[in-house]
Amino acid sequence: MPPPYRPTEIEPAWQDHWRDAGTYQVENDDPRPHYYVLSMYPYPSGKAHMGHVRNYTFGDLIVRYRTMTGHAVLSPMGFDSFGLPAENAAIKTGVHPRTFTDARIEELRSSLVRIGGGYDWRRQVMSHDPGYIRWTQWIFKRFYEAGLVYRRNAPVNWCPGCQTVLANEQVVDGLCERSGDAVERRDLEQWFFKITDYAQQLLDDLDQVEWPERVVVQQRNWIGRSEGAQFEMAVVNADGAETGAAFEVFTTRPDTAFGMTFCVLAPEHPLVGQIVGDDRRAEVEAFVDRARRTSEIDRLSTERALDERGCATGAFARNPFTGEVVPIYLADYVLATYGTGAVMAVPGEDQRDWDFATIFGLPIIETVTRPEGWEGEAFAGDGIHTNSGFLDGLSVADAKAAASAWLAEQGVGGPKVNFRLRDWLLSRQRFWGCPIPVVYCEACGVVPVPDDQLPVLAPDDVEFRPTGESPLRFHEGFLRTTCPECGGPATRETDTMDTFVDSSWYFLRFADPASTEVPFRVGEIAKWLPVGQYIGGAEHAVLHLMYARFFTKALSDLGLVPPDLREPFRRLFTQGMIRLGGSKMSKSKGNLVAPEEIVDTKGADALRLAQLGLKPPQDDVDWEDVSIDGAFRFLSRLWRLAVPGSDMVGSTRSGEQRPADLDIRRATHRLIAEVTADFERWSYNTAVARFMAFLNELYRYVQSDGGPHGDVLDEAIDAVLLVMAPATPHVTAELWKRRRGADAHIHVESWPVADAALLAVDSVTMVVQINGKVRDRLEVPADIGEADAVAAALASPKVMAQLGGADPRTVIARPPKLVNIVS
RNA sequence: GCCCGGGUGGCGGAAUGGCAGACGCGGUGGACUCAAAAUCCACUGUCCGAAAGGGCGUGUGGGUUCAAGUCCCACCCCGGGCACCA
Repeated sequence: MPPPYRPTEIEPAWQDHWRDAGTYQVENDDPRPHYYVLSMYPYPSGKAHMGHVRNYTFGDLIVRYRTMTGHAVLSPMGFDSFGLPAENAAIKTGVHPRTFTDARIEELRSSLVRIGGGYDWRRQVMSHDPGYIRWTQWIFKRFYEAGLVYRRNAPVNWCPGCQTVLANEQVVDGLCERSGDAVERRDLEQWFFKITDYAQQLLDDLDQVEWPERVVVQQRNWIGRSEGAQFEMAVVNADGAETGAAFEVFTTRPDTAFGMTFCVLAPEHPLVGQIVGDDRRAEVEAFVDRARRTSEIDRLSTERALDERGCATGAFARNPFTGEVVPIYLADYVLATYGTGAVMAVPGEDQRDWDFATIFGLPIIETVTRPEGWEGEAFAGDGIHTNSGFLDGLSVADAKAAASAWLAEQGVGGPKVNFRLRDWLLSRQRFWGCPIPVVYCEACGVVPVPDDQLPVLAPDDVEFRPTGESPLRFHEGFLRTTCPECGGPATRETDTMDTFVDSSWYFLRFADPASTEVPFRVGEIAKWLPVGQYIGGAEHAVLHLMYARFFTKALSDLGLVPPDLREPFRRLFTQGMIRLGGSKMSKSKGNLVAPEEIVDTKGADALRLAQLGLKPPQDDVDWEDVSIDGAFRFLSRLWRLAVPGSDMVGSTRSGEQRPADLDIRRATHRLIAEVTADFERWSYNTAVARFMAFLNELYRYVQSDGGPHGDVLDEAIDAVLLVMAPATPHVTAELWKRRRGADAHIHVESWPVADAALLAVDSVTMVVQINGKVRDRLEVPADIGEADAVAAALASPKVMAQLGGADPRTVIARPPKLVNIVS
């Protein structure tokens, strides 16, 4: 009796082998063509969950497949090991975040090994490693020197739950995307990356990447480019006399400026206090105060009545187009952080302005001719301008250009492009992050820590208080230092960096992990980057991917990576999310089986196969749909047939091959061709279906009357093992070794190539339709001509019976696949 | 509101305009067994029919075509993204 399939015995042995033999270690000067496969490095949360399994199975499949196709594959892994959970655990339990994090990393690393991941562990990086922190800080300093980092006092998003500020990208619907707390507005001195310098490039270069359209669209939306005009408006008295004050407005509709009947400033606009009339001062101050206290979520709400949202200032401004005087209002929907924080209001052509004008009793002027039968309020469509001075008679597009040009001529403004993208707020008031390497000197001001004193590390002897405040703020030994420039007393920055800073360059370090003078050498980067295939969750569509793109462009401009490396990730695949199954969530949550338990019982290969076969990779997955039994059953079937001494096979024939043998040979080569095509197009679920269908066919073959031909069966089994190797690496390796000998290793074999001669078929099933309905199927030669095909179809007894002697009106022949008889 | 996806058996899902439902799960029957499990084999969209065979079927309604799940128009539903950005 041959041994049964026991994955728990064979899998650890192969994992040891891959580690000891360095199967997935790769050198930078490897002569094979280079290919960089990268799965997003995980936050170390402990043992792998299903999301990890799904993500890293796809990545590993590609690594193993590309290795077999003859590439030198860079397959690194690391850990995004800074972040709030470790700090929260520290506050709760008193365990230092490093101790906590190191333990979680070991759990996750072990999980990744146990699901069969093939990585070059020598290249591992961890965000919290002092060796990594040093370079994060080093890069920060290069950005600082290049003017890409600055510090300013700004209204920021403060999450009371996380006790830290958040980037705009981390605020969703006015709530913290992490904790769900309502985000408050605070004014704080904060560090920013000048990502807006790259707004246009970040937009343009999206054309260069092969990414899911969904992600590209999200990035475009986030960057939010809009073209328009910006111009100055003088603040005047009610009688039109200049006050000397002025403000700028941005508009995408300069063509409608003749219809401006008021303008609106953000409550935070710096001019507010200066221009407000004395009789309005109390009311305006109350309004501004209320707006500042209103939470982000309420301020974004469109539910609130407009009359609560706006307030007259009693001041006026002059419309440069008409020379007329219009009142200045405040409204909380005008955002201080977008454009100039001030807008012109044209109620005739903008619905929001129309609503506002109606509430506050302001005039409405139509400057674009309405279409016939127009019954709406504001009209935002195209039309011919009217009531618009020199713009009358022009279309919207022409009037926009003419208005912008006129502004430039007058010297009061001109065309302007605005972006929704804001600078990246990187300060975090947390302990467990990369310290910002600057000190504050009473004499010299802000002084970066010299390179030779990096890394700046947080001290270990800290006390985590439940107040949520960073312990760095109270650690005298850390706080008190001397100024590197004057030697005088100085204090350290206690804020740390957003953890997205760490993940914005880790993929570069992987290419040159041992570099000592610089974080990575340009020449080594050129050997691997850009990443050939990046794999990760769609939830990073905006945040991580935007930041990493920005870093790459900035580093490229600084000469730290090759000048032509403008995009870090050439191809991106975003797999679906794991859902905890809709309404049954609470019930099924208790029954969830952890991946490691499945590995312990059914093996990693069954787990991987179940994930791959379940549904298309980009689809979301319901946890309870992941069924391991079918996958395990299939692998057992494979084993029973392929293991030497199989009791399924019995005796085999040799010598002359029969038609049935040729059929199997054809099926074998079709399998190779089809799986290859499926792998190339990320259709793993159909590839798994092909494995199964092929094995079913082999089972029928070995049990057929004549029995299997030995050579034919060997070829078939070899082929299925090879094409399955990237998907189920352990069982295929074990069977290969048992069939080929102790030194045989399937993962260093070449990917099989289908024999074209065997893919060509000489007879096919031709479908015969009458009026589009299938009436018969005929075996015909593959090279059958049109006349023969029609003749064969008309000769079919079933067709003759259906036609009942009547002559067909038309016959459409598409030999050799189909004949359609129209009667 | 706008922009993307998507609606196919009991379920997950397959299908370059040319055999709808590959493959799996679940189910039914059979073989093996004292029996059960495991395994192997067969069947499994739906309706009519003893069968042969036939009718109907891819969210709804139209259209293009010899032929539509696939293309076009309108609509309904679900999922995701954006949404006071001037």
